[in-house]
Amino acid sequence: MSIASDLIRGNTDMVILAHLSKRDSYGYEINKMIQETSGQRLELKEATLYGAFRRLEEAGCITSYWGDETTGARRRYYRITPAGRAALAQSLRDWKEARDIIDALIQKDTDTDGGENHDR
Amino acid sequence: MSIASDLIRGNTDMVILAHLSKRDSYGYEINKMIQETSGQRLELKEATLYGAFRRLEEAGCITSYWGDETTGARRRYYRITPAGRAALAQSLRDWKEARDIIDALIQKDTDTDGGENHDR
DNA sequence: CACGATACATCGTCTGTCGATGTATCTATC
DNA sequence: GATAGATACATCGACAGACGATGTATCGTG
Repeated sequence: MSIASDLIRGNTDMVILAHLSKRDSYGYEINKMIQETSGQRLELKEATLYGAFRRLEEAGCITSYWGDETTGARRRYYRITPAGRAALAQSLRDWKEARDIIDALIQKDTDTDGGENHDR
Repeated sequence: MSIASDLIRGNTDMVILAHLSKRDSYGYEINKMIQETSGQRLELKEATLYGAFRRLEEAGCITSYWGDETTGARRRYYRITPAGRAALAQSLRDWKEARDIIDALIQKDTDTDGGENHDR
């Protein structure tokens, strides 16, 4: 967990929704996916993850149902709702705006580093 | 203040340090600079700002001194310390890493947004 | 049978942000 | 000379998100 949690804070919900926008999934799998995609540099703690699920479900962004596994531990699957997709779209816009503003704020004052750009 | 504060959370200190790495400054001016650079889209509240100053000073990242204004309201100036510059450099690395990880996490699931819905 | 991995869940604590509130000085307008 | 707005600093309590600790239960392997 080399990444400070506060840098992710506020983006947890977006990351989860982004994953669910592809397919239904469950907590443990989502967490593994995050770890893998981040090259083991980011790991959401379980308390964080399940707290986010509760929030998102209360907000009507996701619904949940129990999987029908006949073997292994039971799984609670989550499915994104239309409201969730709308929230995700808005979150993506907000994130990109915030990201660019922060980049602008640090770039304005930081030229000691060579100042390479990252624009995609 | 269209930008959610939680998206900036954890980056406040970095933004302040980045500004101070250029020259000594004081609270009000830093806040104005942030508003201007962000195109009025981001405004740190005063409670947030002065809380950050207290944190940074306690951590040895900045020192403060009263300006010698003979006119107008008094100003408390802040100066970045060597430790502050080191913290800034680390914060910049952390931010860029976190930024790219988040981008990777949302891109993986949103790039081919054709709208199909996998039902497991 | 012990142990690690899988899988879900909650509680209390910590930390950062903000609304509300307060102080004081300078400038402009009436 | 009264009033208002901008400048400038500061604190308090409330709130929300992240996390460490802890707990449950099942499965595969040695």
